[in-house]
Amino acid sequence: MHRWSKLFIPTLREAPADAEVASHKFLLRSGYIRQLGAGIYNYLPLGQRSLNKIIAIVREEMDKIGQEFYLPGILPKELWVESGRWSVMGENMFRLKDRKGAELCLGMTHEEIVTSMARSELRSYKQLPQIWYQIQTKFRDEPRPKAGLLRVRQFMMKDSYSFDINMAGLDKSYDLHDATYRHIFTRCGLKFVAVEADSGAMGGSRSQEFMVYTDAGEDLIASCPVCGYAANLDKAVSRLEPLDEMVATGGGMPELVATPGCAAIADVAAFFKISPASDIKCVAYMALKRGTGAKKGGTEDTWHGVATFLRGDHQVNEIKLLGAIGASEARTMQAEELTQYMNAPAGYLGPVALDPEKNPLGEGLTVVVDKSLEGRRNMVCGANKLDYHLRNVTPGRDFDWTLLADIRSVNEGEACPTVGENGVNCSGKLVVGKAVEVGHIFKLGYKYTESMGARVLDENGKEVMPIMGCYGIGIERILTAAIESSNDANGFWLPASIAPFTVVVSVTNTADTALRETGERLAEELETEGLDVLLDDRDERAGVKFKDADLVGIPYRINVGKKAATGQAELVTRQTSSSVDVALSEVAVLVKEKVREELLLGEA
RNA sequence: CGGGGAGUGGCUCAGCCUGGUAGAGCACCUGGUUCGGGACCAGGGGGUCGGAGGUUCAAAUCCUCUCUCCCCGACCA
Repeated sequence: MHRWSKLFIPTLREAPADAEVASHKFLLRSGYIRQLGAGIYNYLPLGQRSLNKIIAIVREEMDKIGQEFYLPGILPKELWVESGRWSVMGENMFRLKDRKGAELCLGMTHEEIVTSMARSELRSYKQLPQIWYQIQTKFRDEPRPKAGLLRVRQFMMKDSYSFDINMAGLDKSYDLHDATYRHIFTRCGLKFVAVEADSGAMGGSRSQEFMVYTDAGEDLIASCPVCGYAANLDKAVSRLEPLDEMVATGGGMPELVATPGCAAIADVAAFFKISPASDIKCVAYMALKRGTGAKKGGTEDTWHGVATFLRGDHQVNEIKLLGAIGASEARTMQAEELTQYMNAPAGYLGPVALDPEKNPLGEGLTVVVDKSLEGRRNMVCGANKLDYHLRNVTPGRDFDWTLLADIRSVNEGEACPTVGENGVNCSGKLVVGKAVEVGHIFKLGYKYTESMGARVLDENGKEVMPIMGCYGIGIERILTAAIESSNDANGFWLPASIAPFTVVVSVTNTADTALRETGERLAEELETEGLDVLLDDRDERAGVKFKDADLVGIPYRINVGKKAATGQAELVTRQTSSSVDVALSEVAVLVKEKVREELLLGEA
């Protein structure tokens, strides 16, 4: 039996000033964690117990579909050079040298490692499929760690990797993970949504994120309340309503108009008395193209000018932009660069008379036009001349581009993009909300098996590349998300499945021997029933024990106090702060019943 | 990396502008009184004021450099 008096649970009355988000404050105040450096934390006994419970659930579910490995956290450079990611990962990768000067890195993900294992061990289609997983510490030198355990530089991840003989096999492995993740998050008591996601640096064709809505989250999700469509804002699309075009003036061809001082979209719209939707906005970027890696004859990283054009009321989504042009980084142009590439000042940039590069990221200017401009007519845009705009501008007729692509973020209130099987548009309007990512599954494809040369023989004896998937779960993020979604002024409550203890027995006055013994007996009884029980046997006033109990995330509390004289105790449910008097003899059974109900809900 | 803020006992902060004996509350230790929602009284311990250099008779305070942490923007579990 665990006694509060013996455990190290350093609760704080006040949160350190550094903490801003709820989970960060409460993790510190409840004695779950302590900070060691930016994005580096000590996990204290209570935090560790909770994380261990999460890990146990993850392991139990993953064992149903895969096999557990434990791969090293310190990795040789060579494998990463082979895949090309030694350079791609950039500064996010912790790098070090050994005593011989050989270069190593700390593992931030393990595709290279499992692929190296696969290529040396897998020989035949008969060995496929394989699903390999591990639960292990990852290291990522985040540019900006933040919000307690939400974004850190060292964290635990369940990562798994699937190898299949063909796409149908990958589909199956992917679906297995999809289903397994849903079980895991449900058992952890999370209310989550699965959304379409961008594949990012991982590469690959399809991916889905598992998100928990919370204002502390860093991701934006667009979702439709009608049909259930949900996607990361970096991926989400919408159906735009048709617009009334402006009536052409004069001969209907582009006309130069003096617009002194009208640099902002709002100014231009007001000047022409038009909606911002009829203005063409320009955002000019410098985009970074990474070298393709030493193995492929390696080139230097290079910067390229990219001009993007979209509706005045739309925002560029840089993730979409990077994906469209095949760049890995982008920043907006400086004034000198605007002069160099467009010979115009900010506020008056326009697409007319530019000379678009044929291929993205060539020597000249890459011009990317958002799809929403396709088919539009008689718009207003900058004239690439200070204090002048053009009107009657029609995309395609008056200017050309390198690339026409979806590069904008959808706005809340736009129409849901879903089209039913009967061809009818969904009637829903998109809503945008913040969320934290707790899991991510990818169809990787052949990226690693190809670059690293993994081959097996198929049933015809022909050499083929296995196809891969990769799948991650952030262990600490499950805890963080749970706290974010279940807290109040006094603390937080966790689902019984992941709480450090299921129930705390608070003896209101330990100086009273009879009371203390009653508490001891009750705690033993609860333990006999298989519950994880913590006995608060500290020589503290009742108020202190109640405050602490409310703070630390334990879902049930039993007060052993005055009423013990009449054979009763109080059972307090933390989530609702509701309390019922229960006969001492029935407490254990009742708590067990409540926990079982809760767990069954988790299974459903 | 760019922009903003902060480093003073374990925690929250005051003191800095205007240089002159380092403070408060909470926490901790001892004794006593208390004992169902973070008790009270008395006594006590604990800080080279992030670090280095400089100005000065004298620096927490002024100047320079530096380190660390937090927040806002580009990455991801």
